[in-house]
Amino acid sequence: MSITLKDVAELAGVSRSAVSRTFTEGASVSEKTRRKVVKAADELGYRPNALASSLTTGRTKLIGLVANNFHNPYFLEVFDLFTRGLQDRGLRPLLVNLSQQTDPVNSVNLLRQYSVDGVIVASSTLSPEFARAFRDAGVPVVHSFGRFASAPHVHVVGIDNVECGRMAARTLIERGYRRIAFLGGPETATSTQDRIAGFVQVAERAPGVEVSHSFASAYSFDAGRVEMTKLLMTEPAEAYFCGDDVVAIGAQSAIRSAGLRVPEDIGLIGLNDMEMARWENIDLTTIRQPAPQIIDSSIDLVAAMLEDPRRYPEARLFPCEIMERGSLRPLP
Amino acid sequence: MSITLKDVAELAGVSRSAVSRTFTEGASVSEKTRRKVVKAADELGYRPNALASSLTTGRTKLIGLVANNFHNPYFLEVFDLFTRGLQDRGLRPLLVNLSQQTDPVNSVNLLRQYSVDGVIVASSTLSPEFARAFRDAGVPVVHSFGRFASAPHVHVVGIDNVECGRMAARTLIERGYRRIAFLGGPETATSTQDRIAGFVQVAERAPGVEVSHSFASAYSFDAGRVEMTKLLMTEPAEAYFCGDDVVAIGAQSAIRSAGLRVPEDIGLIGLNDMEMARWENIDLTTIRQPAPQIIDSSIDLVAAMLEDPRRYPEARLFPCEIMERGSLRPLP
DNA sequence: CTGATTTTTGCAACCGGTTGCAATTAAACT
DNA sequence: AGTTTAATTGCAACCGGTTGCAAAAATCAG
Repeated sequence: MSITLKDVAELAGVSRSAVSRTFTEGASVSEKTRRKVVKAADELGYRPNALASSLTTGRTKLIGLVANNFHNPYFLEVFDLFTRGLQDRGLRPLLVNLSQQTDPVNSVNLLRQYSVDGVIVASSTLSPEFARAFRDAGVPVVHSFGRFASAPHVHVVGIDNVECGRMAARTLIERGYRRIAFLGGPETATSTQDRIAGFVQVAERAPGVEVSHSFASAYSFDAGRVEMTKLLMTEPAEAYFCGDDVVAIGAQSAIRSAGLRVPEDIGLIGLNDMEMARWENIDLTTIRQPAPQIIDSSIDLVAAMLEDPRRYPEARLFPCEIMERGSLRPLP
Repeated sequence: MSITLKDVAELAGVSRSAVSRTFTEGASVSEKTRRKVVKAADELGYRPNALASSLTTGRTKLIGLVANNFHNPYFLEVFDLFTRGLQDRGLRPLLVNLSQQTDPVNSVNLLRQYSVDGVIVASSTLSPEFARAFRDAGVPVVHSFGRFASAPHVHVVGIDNVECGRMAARTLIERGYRRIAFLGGPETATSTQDRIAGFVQVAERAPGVEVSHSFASAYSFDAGRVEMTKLLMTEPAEAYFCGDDVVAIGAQSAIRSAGLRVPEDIGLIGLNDMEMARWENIDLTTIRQPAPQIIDSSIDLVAAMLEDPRRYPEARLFPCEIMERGSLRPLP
């Protein structure tokens, strides 16, 4: 059915090994036979079967890309960067959507069956256990957007969420807000836990500052909107640090529906700096998470593990910065 | 390194064939040996290597998912549906991001090398040639969101874009708009061409209706915003049928920035019915494209082609419906 | 031109499975 | 119990490649 080594070998009048060697980097073939082989291969439209060769070489160049957040537009940007980055390095993303199930075992088995060379877990809402399950199965794994740990069990690439929390608190306080609050993402997400820790830490030390918090049930517009609507029923804070941009946009929508204005009545600051934050009708002040660097670094790391699977687990954190837009009142 | 058939066979005290058979549906194995094998396999944590078996069976259960639109949040919803749908049927999506390159040949070769069982091209902005390249390479292919053709060269699943154009025109005219316009997506996209055709067809036949058109450079917020900003410089139409929802949202933003109101000053109707259209601060009237059905049907079709690759190419179109929200004035 | 070296080549075994076929075993029938 | 028939099993070849090894060819030295 499809063209194989043998076909090319016969047409070129050489052994199958010779053909194999012309298509393997750094194998010993004379210029003469190489030319014969290439000619025959072109003629037949031969493409080496990557999966067959993976059997002997043990490399598939497949990378499992595991994600569970298909309702946050930010992750479309993330997918774009991941897929392009992997492709640029000759790797292929095998996508696993975890939205429904929570059991790591299934996906570990699945990806093992396909002998992926490595796995990237791209989510801040999956527990660290998840990435560990891959490590325990002997699969190189990187947890992108994961939780920092001083002695990590797996490679983690992301941001310092505690520091982001602090940064948000300082930003709000600097602008003269006194009653401030954290409107987090899902309470179980490590990112939420870390962000609130940093936020509260700074807020509590600031004289005259009152801090409170609540959680949206997901990193989503609807969840942010629902939670903010609830908050508006009683005495809302003067400004909110939101779990992420999409939660902030939901909150913004709720505030406007209530006939209030951002930032005049209530200030908002998000986190991520997704494309939509720049949309002129949203114009969200936010903490920029350097996704391109995080993703590049994740891919580099997983690629490095292909060379040295016993590589010591490492946490790579990238600095964030405030993107000043229109959802907070200006510095006094 | 990893557990193989042989290991299990030895531990269970049977032949390798016996082990293989216990793990293949419908093979002849006695209950007794099956139990022995399962026990040994569990003990060792054996997982059959999907790629090795693909070598003899010719089936990888890999499906190439080819897309080029990673800047339209609608496609996150599409990816969610595709990945879940494929997973539910035991198929795995191998994602190809075409954002940068336009040459089909590369991706065809790439996916051929991985012996994907089939390919789904999910894009309305890729030319039909693209899907054809797969067909010509003997790879089962379905073009989702592709252009309808009465004698299609490949399977196409989507909507009748011409009819959507008509539907949009009728909707605007019914509501008393007289100067109406099409603000399309990229002019080269077949979806754009078809939508404008239907739109103009109806508009030109309606007495007293003036129709005009222009194109956004992409299906994106920015492109929609830029184009609408340009339109506002001169005399804008009373209502616009936008290339898709994200273009409409960009247009909406431009209109509001200009100090005008939707729908009081300018009416908008989109297409897709993405989640954001329901967001309360967007509240876009739009033509709903039944993505779940389109995607389900696409997957069914590609799965059916695995059984019968010579299946006659088919075009499956799904009906769209108007989702009445707040961006058009009500029926008189 | 001969012998020593280096490079190229093909053979054959292997990667981890599947499967046709013949042999063996179990079940069904007289 | 003796046949006939059906179900199970293992052997061995194969899927499409890769690779160690020894033989063959090419290159280099003298």
